[in-house]
Amino acid sequence: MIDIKFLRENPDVVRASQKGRGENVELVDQILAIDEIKRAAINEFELLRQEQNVLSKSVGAAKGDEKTALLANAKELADKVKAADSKRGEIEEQAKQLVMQLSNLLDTEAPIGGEEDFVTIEHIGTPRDFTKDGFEPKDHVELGKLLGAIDTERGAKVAGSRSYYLTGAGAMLEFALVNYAIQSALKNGFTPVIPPVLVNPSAMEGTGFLGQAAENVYRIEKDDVYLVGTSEVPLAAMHMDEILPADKLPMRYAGYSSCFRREAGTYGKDTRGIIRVHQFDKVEMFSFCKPEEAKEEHKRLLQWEKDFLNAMEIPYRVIDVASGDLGSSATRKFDIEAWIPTQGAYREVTSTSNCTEYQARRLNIRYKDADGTKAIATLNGTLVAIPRMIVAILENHQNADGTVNVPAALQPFLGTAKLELV
RNA sequence: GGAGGACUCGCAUAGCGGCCGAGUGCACCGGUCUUGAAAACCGGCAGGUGAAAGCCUCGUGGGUUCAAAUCCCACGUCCUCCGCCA
Repeated sequence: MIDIKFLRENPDVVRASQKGRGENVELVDQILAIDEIKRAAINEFELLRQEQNVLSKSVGAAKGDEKTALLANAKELADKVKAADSKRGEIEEQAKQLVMQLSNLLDTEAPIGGEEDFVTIEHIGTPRDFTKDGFEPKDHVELGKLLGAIDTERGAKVAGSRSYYLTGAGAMLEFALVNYAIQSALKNGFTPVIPPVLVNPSAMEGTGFLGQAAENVYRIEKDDVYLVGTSEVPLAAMHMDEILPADKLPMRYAGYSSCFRREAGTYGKDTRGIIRVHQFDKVEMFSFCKPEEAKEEHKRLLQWEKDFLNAMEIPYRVIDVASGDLGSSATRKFDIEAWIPTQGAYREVTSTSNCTEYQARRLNIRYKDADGTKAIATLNGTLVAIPRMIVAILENHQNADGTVNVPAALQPFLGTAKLELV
């Protein structure tokens, strides 16, 4: 949610931001218009209410005829107050609906444009030359079968398309990745969290996933709860309606949870394998910090993501995501894309967003220091999304016979240096 | 799923339909005293909005009333008991 005061004073900044995202610019003027009406309605209600409060007190003190006369007056006034109150309520609701539709302000450094207009910040590592190694790389589906690690056929049989089983080495790989991720998060000052994945509408709404992303969210209608697509949701909402002490900031959480995504509108995309699935596990970093420290914190989250990729010994690039491809809560977003040999392309494996005060304002999360109570900033970043990391590891570290070398960092957790054929 | 009980300012509690946005204790912050500390004493101590007056908030939402923390209804959360079950 954008600060309405900021919008009143800087409508052009908000307009420019909406335009950069390719979103509704007129919304800004609609909001300004209704804001005027809203303030007038509040004023009218408050004046009437004040009058009523005064009159009510005098009724209590009066007796006899005087009281009867005052009561008649008071009754009339009560009707007016009620009318003014409901009018105010309606307009406030309308105004809120409109403000909630605004996306976060763009960071001025974020590249402008659509999905294709990202800026590549750096390349780390060099894609392996399989010609030099003398064999054709197998894709992760084939490797998964040879290793007894991934079973997409039975996944489809039991749960439909985009479903899979991780078995044997595949399951062990998940445990190793999660353990390594949590261990590094602990080192970096994160509190490990296993959050609820079933959340109520206010948590979902507050984190901004019921806007443009709503069609990708699973909803359990009968109980009015949602399945989260990322533990960002329960981690952000964890401190909903709270005031955090300034000296505890930044507060960092590493959430491990299953993530559920409908993947509506992606028919035909990544249908093979486990690149794009309905359910997967992920370790997510989440940080609450002071707004003036958010940019630095964002860089730190990105660095921890890079550290992870480096430890997995996978070539990747970092991109600065363009304005039109940001989520509604993000002011800026960096993705890390890992090299996938059989696709000859870099594919997104992690993503980190700076949501500044946008999410916190929706969730009513603030912090308090000597100067008062202020909106806090929130940031999130993927430490590891299991299936995509498994794809990257299998494909990049495969041998000609289908076995896969385990990156050194994972060996202690996996208890082996090589995944063998079954 | 069934039966009861509770929900007030960080915690614990008080609260008659008007004198309650709300008393008390603990915790916390500042001060006096002290070499320092404890104790004692003095002061402060929920949030939002507003330039201010004021307005709003006693789980949430409705209702009754001139007036609701207080009465009524619904929902939510927590606790106890019964049933079922990892």
